[in-house]
Amino acid sequence: MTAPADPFALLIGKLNRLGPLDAADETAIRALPHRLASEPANHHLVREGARPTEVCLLLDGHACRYKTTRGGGRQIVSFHMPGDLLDLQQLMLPRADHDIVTISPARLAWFPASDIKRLQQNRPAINEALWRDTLIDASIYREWVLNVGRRDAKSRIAHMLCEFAARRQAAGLGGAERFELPMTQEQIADATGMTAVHVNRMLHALAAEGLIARDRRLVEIVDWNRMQRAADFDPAYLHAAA
Amino acid sequence: MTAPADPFALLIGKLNRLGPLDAADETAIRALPHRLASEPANHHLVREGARPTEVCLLLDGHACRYKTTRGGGRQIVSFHMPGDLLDLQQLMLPRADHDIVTISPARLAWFPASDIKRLQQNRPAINEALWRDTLIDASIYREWVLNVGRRDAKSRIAHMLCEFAARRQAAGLGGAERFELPMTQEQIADATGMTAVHVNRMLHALAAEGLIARDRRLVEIVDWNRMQRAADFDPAYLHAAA
DNA sequence: CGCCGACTTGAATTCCTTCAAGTACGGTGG
DNA sequence: CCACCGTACTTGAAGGAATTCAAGTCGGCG
Repeated sequence: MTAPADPFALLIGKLNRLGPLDAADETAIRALPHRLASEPANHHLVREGARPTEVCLLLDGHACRYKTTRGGGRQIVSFHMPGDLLDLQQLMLPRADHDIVTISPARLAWFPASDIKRLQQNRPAINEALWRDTLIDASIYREWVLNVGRRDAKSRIAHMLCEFAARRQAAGLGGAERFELPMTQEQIADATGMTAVHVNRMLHALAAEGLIARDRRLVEIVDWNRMQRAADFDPAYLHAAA
Repeated sequence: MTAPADPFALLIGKLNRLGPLDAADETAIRALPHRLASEPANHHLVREGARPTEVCLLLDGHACRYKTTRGGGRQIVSFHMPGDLLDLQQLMLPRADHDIVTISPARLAWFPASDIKRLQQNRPAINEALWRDTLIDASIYREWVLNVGRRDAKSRIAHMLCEFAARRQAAGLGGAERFELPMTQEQIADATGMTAVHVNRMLHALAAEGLIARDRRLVEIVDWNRMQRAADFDPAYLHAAA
């Protein structure tokens, strides 16, 4: 993953995939003030209860959102990859209801929320693209509720892997057959509502069945058809973007 | 629950709670074409894969969204009550990725998606209120991922009850201490990722601990403080609306 | 009155967790 | 370059929470 030279190109590319922008839209985006930042892994970008005034575009690296129970349980509710807009939600909701943290070293661009909001009001095509992005996020949350609520451990993991592969590919970050996972097995466990021990066993089971091949965090999906079936994965919920 | 006389008053009240509308906004809403409908329980309002061209406002009764696994498992991903806008998402996403069904007899108002979309473009305050509504829905989905992924059976049910009570109250539909559940224990099971049998046992356990009192589907929350603690319920994620 | 869906209860089973050791690897400092 | 250290990963065995299977009971409605 080489670092993209231009945050605007990444953002425009992303939004264009969600809905066509015209030249004036692109000009307006390129005029956005912003600041760049590099952060190590496990660095918090947003804290629950905070009142952030900036919106974050992930340029490089990976991040996740998570919530915690009072008992200390941790649930990751989404993973994010380069090109993802993090917390569009703080445009409209004053307080963050969850944490966002990097899971690998990351480069970021921060935009003032007020400027994005101005674009929403003045540029209908941008408003529409941002709407789509938010609605797709919501669709992914629904699929995660299903995943965690109604699939068994092996399918859950398989589904998570399929989703990661499909989104990666849709975002133009590489192929879906072979990729490096940025997250630990513990983080996979927190995302799928299981324990790290059982994640480990299920990864081995998927490999033993010939669905995937693993070398450290490198994953190869050996047989997409069988894998999709085992995962109960139907990419329709990603709405051909993400 | 007496039926509201005016769908517009319900919609305007709802949006006003999300963000202040001015007189022109209200006039624009009252000019929306629409059709009223009454449906029995277990009537599908939206089918997965469909391309609906209307947006539905629930006037009276209850509904839920659900997704299914290929193996036949069913996961309810949200419950809806009078005043809720169902599937704002089809304004922007062509195909429904889940089903929506009534769980009790319901009265509905259907608005053409194109007219709502026009309001989004021309009336910034309405756009903002709809954004908030959608973002709150997304926040609720995240909480459900946490609920299903990381809480034990008793807490899950307790949390579901607390959320239902809090949303009911926020929507001005009555108190939070005592209410009638519209859903069967089977539906509670489908929402919390458990079996109906175990839902039954956990409801009895909650009653035995003096947290709730039940008479058929009538629920009284006997001790909100203890119940909130047992449920690990913090209403912040509802963002003071819903 | 009788039927059907919703609810209730018990017993056996299973999937996943918990607990407990260990191993492999990448990074750091000597 | 190698010893050391911490984190991530791996594996086994025991325990537990929730499911499954199997019978009921209750209550509303035709």
